[in-house]
Parts: sequence; C-alpha cells; structure tokens
Amino acid sequence: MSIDPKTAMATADDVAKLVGVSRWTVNRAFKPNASISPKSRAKVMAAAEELGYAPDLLAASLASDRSNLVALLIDDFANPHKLQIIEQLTRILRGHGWDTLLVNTLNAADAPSALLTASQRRVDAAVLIGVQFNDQELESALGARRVRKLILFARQSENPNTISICCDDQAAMTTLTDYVGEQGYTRPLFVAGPQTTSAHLLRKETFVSRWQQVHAQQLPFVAVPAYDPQLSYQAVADHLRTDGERPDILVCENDALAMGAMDALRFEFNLRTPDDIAVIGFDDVPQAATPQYQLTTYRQPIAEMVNALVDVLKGTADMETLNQFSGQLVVRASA
Amino acid sequence: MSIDPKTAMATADDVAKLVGVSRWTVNRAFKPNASISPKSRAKVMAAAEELGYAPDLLAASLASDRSNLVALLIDDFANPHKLQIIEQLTRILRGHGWDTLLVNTLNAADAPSALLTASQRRVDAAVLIGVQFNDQELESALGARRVRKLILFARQSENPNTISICCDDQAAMTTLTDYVGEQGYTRPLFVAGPQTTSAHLLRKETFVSRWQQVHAQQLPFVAVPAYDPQLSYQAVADHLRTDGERPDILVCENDALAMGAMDALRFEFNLRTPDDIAVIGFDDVPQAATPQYQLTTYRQPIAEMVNALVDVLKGTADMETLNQFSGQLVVRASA
DNA sequence: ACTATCTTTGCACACGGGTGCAAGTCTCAT
DNA sequence: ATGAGACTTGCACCCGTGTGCAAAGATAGT
Repeated sequence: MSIDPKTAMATADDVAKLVGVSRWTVNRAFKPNASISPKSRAKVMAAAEELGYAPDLLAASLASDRSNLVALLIDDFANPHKLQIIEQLTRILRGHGWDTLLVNTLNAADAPSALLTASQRRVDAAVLIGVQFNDQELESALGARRVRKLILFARQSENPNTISICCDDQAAMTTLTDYVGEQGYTRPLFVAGPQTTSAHLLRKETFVSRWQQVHAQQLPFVAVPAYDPQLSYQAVADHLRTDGERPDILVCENDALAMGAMDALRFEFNLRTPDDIAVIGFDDVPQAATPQYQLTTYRQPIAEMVNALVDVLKGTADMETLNQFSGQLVVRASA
Repeated sequence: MSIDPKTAMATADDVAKLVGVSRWTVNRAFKPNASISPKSRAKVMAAAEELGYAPDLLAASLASDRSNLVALLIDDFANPHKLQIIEQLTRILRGHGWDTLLVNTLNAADAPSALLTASQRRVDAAVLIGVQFNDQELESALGARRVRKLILFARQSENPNTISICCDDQAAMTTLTDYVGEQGYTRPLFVAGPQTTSAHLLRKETFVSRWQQVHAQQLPFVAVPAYDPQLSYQAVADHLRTDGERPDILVCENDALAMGAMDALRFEFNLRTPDDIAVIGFDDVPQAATPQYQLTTYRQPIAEMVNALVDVLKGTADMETLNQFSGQLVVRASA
C-alpha cells in the first residue's frame, strides 16, 4: 500500500516540495478557475495522486469563511416524505458542491442547541425542514443569530430573519378545497398535524376558511400530535367512534396522516375508500401511489425548491418567488 | 439586537479581552474537564454570552485532528429501513457529541468520490450503510485509504481495512429458515435484492443452503435490482406469471421487498396472505406492523449497533463481537 | 532586440483554537 | 510565617489553506 493511513496525510506543502513549486501553485491546481498553466497543473496533479493528497476542506473553510456545508435540521422521521426531501436535497446540493450536515433535532426545545452546533461548524446555511420551531426563538436563540442563513424549507414564515422556500400553501389548499367541493363531498373532516403556534402550515386554516366561505359551514377537525401514521390512525379512530355524524371525506394535512387515517377506516371500521369515506392527502409520498392507497394528493415540486435553495446559497435567488412555488393535484382513486 | 450577524463572529480572543484573561482560559471554560477555576469559568461564560461567542469547531478540528464528524454514506433511499437507521444514528451520535455528514452516493461508482469528500472534511469515520460498494475499491480508492475508519453498518465484510457492525446474518437467517420449515411451508421462493459481487448480505446463500441441507431441495429465487418495493412488486409479479409451480411462501431479503411482494400478490393475483401465499421479511420497518401487512420479520438491534459504533469511535469497542449482534424474529400474521 | 501586455508564480499575513509545559497562585498543615 | 502540594493560568508553536498583491516569466508586436 503506497499510503499508510497511520502516517500524517500529505499536505499541499508535501506536494509542492515533490513538484518543486510553491504551495500556492499546488492549491491553485485544485481550483477550477485559478490562474495556473496547464503544464504546472498536470505535474501537480500527478504528484498529488502519488502522495494521495487532497485539499483539506476544514482548513479551507477556516481560511476562506465559506464551508460549503449546509445543516439540515429534521425532527420528524416518522413521515416518509422526509426521506424524499432528504434524498433530493443531499443529491442536488452535492451536485453543486455542498455537503450536508444532518441534525436530528429531538423537539422544539432542542432546535436552538442544534442550530448552535451548526453555527459552530460554520455552515453556510441551516435548513429547517418540518421542524417545530418557535418563531420567537428564531429571533432570540444564539444559534439562530450565529447562522449565516436560516432557511425554512417547505414551510412558511413571517420572520424577516428567515428565508422561506415553499409552495404557496394557500393556493394549493384552495385548489384542493375546490376539488373536494366539485367532487360533491359535503361533510369533510380535516385531519391536522401538530397545532404549533408558529411556523406552521396554513393548510387547515386555508381549507376551513375557504370551505366556510363557499359552503357557509363550520368544519370539525382532528389534531394529531405528530406527522406519524400510527398516531393518525389512533386519532381518527377515536374521533370517528365518538363523534356522531360521519364525514364523507377526510382531508389530511399530509400523506403520513392520510395513510394512517385510511388504515383506520379500513381496519377499525371496515369502511372502504372512497366509497364509504374518501381520503385526500398532501405530499405525494411513494407509498401514496401503491395500490392499497391510491391516494389523491398534492405534489410539491421538491427538486425545483431545492434548486431555489442552491440559488439562495449562491446568492442569485429571486427572493420574491421563493415562497410561491406551485405543485399539482394528483388525482387517484381515494377521492 | 446585540449581535450583528453581518459583523465578524466573536472569537476567544475577544472574550478574553473583555474578561481580562488569556485566550486559553476562555477555551478552557468550554471544555468539560479542563483545569479552570469555577470563578473564571463563570466570568468567561458571562462574557461569552454577551458577545455571542461559541468555540469554532472547524478551527478546533484543524488543530486537534479530531473533527467529531462522522460521514454517513447512503445510496438506497427507497428502503424505509434507511430512515430508521438514519434517525437512530444521528440521534445517538449527537448524544455523544458527534455530528453526521450525510452523503447521498448515487451508485457504486460514486462511492469512492463520496469517500474522498468525507476524508477531506477529516471525518473521524465513514459509515457505509447499504451502499453497494465494491470490495476492491475499498482497497484501492483514494478516499477509502484517506478515511480514518471505514465502517460497514448492517453488512458483513471480509475486508480487513474495514470494520463491520452487523447482525450475525447466518444465525438470523438460520432462525428464519427453521421457522419457515416448522410452520410447514414446503415451496419457498426467495426474493433477493441486488446481486452484487461483494459486501452483500449472506441472507440468500444462508437460506438456500440451510433449506437444501434440511429438505434436500433446490430453491428458486427472484433477484430485484434494488431494495425498492415497486421493483419488488414488478419482479415478483413477473416471476409468478411465468413460472408454473406456485410457491407457498415468499422469503424476502428485507421488508422493502416483502411489502412490494405482498402488494403484488394482493393486487396482481388477488391472493391472500398468508392463506394463499405467506410472506416473510427482514428489518421490521414501521410499515411492517401496520394492519395491511402484519409482516412477520426479523428485527435487528439497531440502537445496540449504533452504540457499538460509538464505542468504535471512542476506541473502546470489543472488535470481536462487532459482527455478531443478534436480533429477534417478530412473528405477525403474514407467515 | 526591446518594450508593452498578459499570464503565471511566490509570499506575508490571516483564519481560530489545541497541546504540553512552565510559571504563577492558592491552600493548609507545620 | 513557611514550604509542600494542588490548582490555575499563560505562552510558543502548530494545524493546512485562502487572499491580494508584487515579482517573475512568457508572448507578441514593431
């Protein structure tokens, strides 16, 4: 083996010595647009390969004040949609030269500490996704202030210190509400997620107010404490057992809730979807397309949104359109 | 706002100046077991809070040769089991002071490049999980040699440069094989994942050879190109359509394949589980417990395995037992 | 051959903190 | 009061690379 991993890694100085140039020439060889002659670069690269040299990104970050690191804060692992987002985010960011620090935030109280850690790693940005984060803490928490860019992904925010990249939830839910009405449903039950005080989705509010506006009818809802199919199963089952009048459609804040709800209908009450009770979700997770769910849902343009994130990181984003992405209704059998 | 994020971050020197001590005293205040008087520490912490100071982990990594960073390489996002592993790994590692760099490796050819990036960030270890990684590349790839510790998680390896933390797959599959026999099944079909040449699971081999040993019977199998329920659905459907004799149980390399297979049985052939064909999986993903699957499966002790990873990182691990974890058979309705 | 111009290379200084040791300070028994 | 021993603090040097500028080298036109 030519390189002994026990010995110290080769540095640019080592390569420089071997080639007979200065250290700076070596580092330039590794920069795409650096001013260096093709000949020097070739010699450097050859020597680098021989020594197993690769530039130290830590030292580079320290010196340059850019880490090419993005922190991703997630607290919601029961929701399969997160896996999709993680996949696309890590893949696309990596394609543009950013690495991803994945931080599992245990709960809202833990988020400030997670942000602090991220800031100590000098991340170029921290992306909060599905995190239950208190808007006030976004102001006061030390970590929040230390992070260069604070980005809420797939979630709205009124906090001016924050950049929000998301769908126009109101427009999306309006589309969905109208669809529900057009299909002739008259007794919707909204299945909502955690009722946080801030940084939350406007889906329930939009659906309820839009429905009320068109149908002049108050709507009941169920609140599930987390975006977890099992909790949704429980909550929906409990609700249907206690409440007298049966809804004809469950409008769910996302697919995780929708799938749990649908399971409850089927296995607790032996009800069929959509014949007995229809179900509609949000996110279009992979499981939504499987034959047992065939879930009608709304798909967010995640890849586009991640590309917008890249623009934000590069500083070339159009800040006006960042929270106005529009997705599409995916009609399947469930509603 | 007391801290302007646009201005430079406070450094230990700034805090030192404010308190009237040396920089080293400031840094000591942030180390749990450093030699510093409680009084100094209190003064330092107060000043630090005032200035919004927190130690720079990049600079610390550079100077100390420990990054407290672990790279996690994953290429298999269609498998919901990955989400469980990611969740536990990030949570437990964070509890012990390690951060996680999540790298989405596109395919086997991409893994060396991902490892190289990780090594450039000076990760303390790179954890390969479910990655289709060529064993030869584990020898030759630059990134593989530059990484301090190379760990295969939930996967065996014969490569001596590699540390493998996993179940005793043979023992697990033997348990499972015997269970299948005891339940009276006589025509198993094995549903296998990608047939890579190395670093793969020994589940198929173990099941087939064990079955053959006991029942003196050759076994058919299906190979699915990825651990993706949809691909499993297709492969199983195709197989059952073409092959004449119908198996009485599908033994699947993991739950992702098992769920896809079960869907195929139900929706392509209108067969019921386990009455018409039983199904058995591996991993015990959350979905396996839902009423529509009720999947009999084998649960690996992920938390224990992650704790072993922590021991490896700390250098206190018992290397002998690292690939001999044992999980448990979870019997549900599907087989 | 000589100068104007462009390209390539080298360098001082900076980034923020860790390590091990030596000097300084304090405590307490004598 | 004094000295041994324990606890605190300060310091020189190092980790590996980026930045902007100045010097050196190459190129082309006359």
